[in-house]
Amino acid sequence: MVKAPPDHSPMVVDSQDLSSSTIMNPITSPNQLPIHSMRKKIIQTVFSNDCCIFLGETGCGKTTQIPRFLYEAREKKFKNLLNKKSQRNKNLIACTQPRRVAAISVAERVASEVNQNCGELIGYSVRFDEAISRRTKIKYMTDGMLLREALLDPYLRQYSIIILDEAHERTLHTDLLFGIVKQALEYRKKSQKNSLHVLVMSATMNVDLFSNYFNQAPVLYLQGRQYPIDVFHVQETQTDYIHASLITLFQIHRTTPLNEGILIFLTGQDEIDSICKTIKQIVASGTESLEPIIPLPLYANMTTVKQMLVFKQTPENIRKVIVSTNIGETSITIPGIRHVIDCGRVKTKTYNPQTGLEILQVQKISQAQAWQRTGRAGRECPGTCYRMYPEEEFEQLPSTPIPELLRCNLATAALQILAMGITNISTFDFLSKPDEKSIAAALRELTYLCAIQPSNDNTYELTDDGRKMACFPLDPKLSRCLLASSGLNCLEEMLKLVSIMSVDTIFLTSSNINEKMKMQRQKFTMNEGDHLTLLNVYKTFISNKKTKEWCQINKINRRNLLRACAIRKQLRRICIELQLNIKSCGTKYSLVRQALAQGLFMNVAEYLKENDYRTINDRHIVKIHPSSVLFGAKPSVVVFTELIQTTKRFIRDITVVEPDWLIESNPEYFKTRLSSK
DNA sequence: CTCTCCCT
Repeated sequence: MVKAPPDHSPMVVDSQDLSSSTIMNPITSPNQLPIHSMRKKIIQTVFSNDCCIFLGETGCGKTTQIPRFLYEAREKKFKNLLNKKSQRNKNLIACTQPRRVAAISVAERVASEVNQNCGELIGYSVRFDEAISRRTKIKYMTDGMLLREALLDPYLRQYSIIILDEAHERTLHTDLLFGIVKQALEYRKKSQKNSLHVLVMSATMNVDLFSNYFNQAPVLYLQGRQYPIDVFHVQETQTDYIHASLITLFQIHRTTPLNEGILIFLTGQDEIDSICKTIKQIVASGTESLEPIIPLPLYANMTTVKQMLVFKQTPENIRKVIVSTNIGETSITIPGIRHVIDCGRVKTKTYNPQTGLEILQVQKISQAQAWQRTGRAGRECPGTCYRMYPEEEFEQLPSTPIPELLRCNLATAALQILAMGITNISTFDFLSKPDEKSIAAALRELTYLCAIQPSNDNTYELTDDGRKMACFPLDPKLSRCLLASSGLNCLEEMLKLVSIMSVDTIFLTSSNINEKMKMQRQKFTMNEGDHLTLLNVYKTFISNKKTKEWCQINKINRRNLLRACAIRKQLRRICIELQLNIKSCGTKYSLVRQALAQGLFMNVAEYLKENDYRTINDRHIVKIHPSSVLFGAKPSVVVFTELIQTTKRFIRDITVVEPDWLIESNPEYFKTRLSSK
C-alpha cells in the first residue's frame, strides 16, 4: 500500500535484520533514585572544588535533587560553625535552565517535595514571572535571566553556588554564562569576600571540553533512571526520510497494540502537515482495512488549543500518532508515547559572518539530540526507537550540536560583554571561541549603530546611547529604533512595533488557511509595508479588548500577541527609567517609518529588476518574502527586519522608505552605497 | 508563492 519509490530498495524494519541496542536501567521510586546513594560524594565534590562537572542521564534526578542536597548540607555545616559571613551574604543557590517551563515546573515539584509552596525556600525566576521571597534560597531560573543579572553584577555576588544545567545544549545564554562564572570564580577567590562554587551539569557528552575549560575540574558520573528502550537503525541510508518514516509508522501500527502512542520527529510545518494528511488518506482509503489513526501535528506556530490536543487521551480503539518538530524533543512532554520515529534531521538557523547571511536549512542532528529523541519513548514504560538512518551514520554524527554562539550574529552578545566592563571582546574567555570575523562583524555593527566607539588597540567603550541600548532585552538594531523614535516623538508606536518584532509571527500560517481568510487579513494592510500593518493589527487587537473571538475570526496567534503586550509593558518601564521622551505621533506614521529607517539602516534593499532587490550592505540579490504585504509590489527603496535564506534569499518584514531619510540620518554610510542617489 | 526552536 505504501510503496517504496522505484529508485531505492524498500526499507526493511524487521528486528532480526536490524542492529539493536538497549539503553538505561530499570526504574525505581523517587526516594530510591540512584542519586541518593551518591549524596555524600556529590556534596563533598562540590564543596571541595571551585568547579566540578556532573554527567547524568535524563531522569537521574540531578536537577531536582542536587540543589537540595547542597542546601541541606550547607545548613548543617553553618549551624555548627555559626558562620557570620554567610548570614550577611544572600548565599543563594542558582540552577539555570534553557527553558521557562523547565525552570517553573522543576521549582514547583521540588517545593512540593519539601511540603512547601513555591516561592518560599524554593523559587523560580523567568521573564514576566517569578516566585521569589526573602526566604528563597534555591532559585531555578532561565539562563537568560541569570545573564541579565550579570549585567548588573558581573560577579553574581548574591549566589554562593551556581549550577549550569543542560550544559550540553550549548545555548547562547549558557555559553556566555560559562565565561562570566569563570571570571566571577577568579575574582571572588582573589577578593576573599565569599567563595563561589560552580557546578556544570550535562548529558554524558563532551566531558573533556568542560573539564579542561575549568582547569581540569573533577567529573562525577550519575547513573540514570529510565525504562529500557530498544533502538533500531535502518540498514541503508534513506534518500527520503519522510517516506521511510511513513513506512515505519504503518509497520508499527500493524504489529503493536493500539494504545501505544507513536511520536514522529520531522523538521517543519510543511512536512508535518502533509504527512498528517497522507496518514489520514491512507487509513481512509481502506485498501488494507487498517485500524483508525488520529495524526496530530505539533509545532510552535499553532494555537494553544491545537497544541493541547496532543495531551488528550484518544479513544481506546484509535491509535495516537504525533508528528512533531523538535519542540517535542525537550519543551513538551507527551504522555503515552511508546514508539519514537526519528528522521535524524532538524531545521537549524546558521549565520555566516563572511556574507552576513542567515540560512535556515535541514541538517543532521547530533548524537545528543538523537538520544534526547530516543528517551521520549521511555518516560512511562519500556519503548522502542526507530532511527531512519544506519548505525554507521549515527556513529559519525557530531556528539553535540554546534554551539549557538558559533552560529548567530554576535551583536547582542558583544554589547552585553562590553556592558559588563570587558573592553576587548577577544579576551573574553569563551568556552568555544567564535570566529574573529564574527566578532569583528558584531563590533562593526555596534559602531555603526553608535552603541560603541573604539578607544585603543582592539578595545571599545560604550557610548551614552550604547549604555541605554544594553538595558533593553532586544537586538541592538531594535534598541536603536526605540532611541530614534524617542527623538521623533513616536516612541509609543515604536514600543508596540518593536514588541511585535520580538515575538514569532502573529499570523496563523497553517496550510488550511484559505484565500477567504487571506482576504480577511488584507483589511489590516498598510501600503507602506509590514511594520505599519503589524502596528495596525496590534492596535485593532487592543481596541477589540484582546478577545479570543477576535483572534479566531482574524486568524491571529493570540498567544504571541499577548506576549508582545507583556514585552511592550516591560520595555516601556525601561524607557521610563532611562528618561526617554515617551510620546505618541497619532497617525503621523511617516515618523515611525523614519525611526525604523534609523535603526534598520544596515538592512536596506533597492529594487533591481523582475522582483529582485539588492541589499546595499553586502549587495546580495534578494526577493520579498511571500508573506509580506509588499509581495508583488515594487517599491524602489525598503528597509527590512530580517534577511534569511531558505529556498531563496528572502527579506521579511519590510517598509518603504525615502532615500533622503537614510542619507540625512547617516550621510557617511550612504554616500557610496545608495545607487538611486 | 513561504517561516526549526528557544530566550532576555
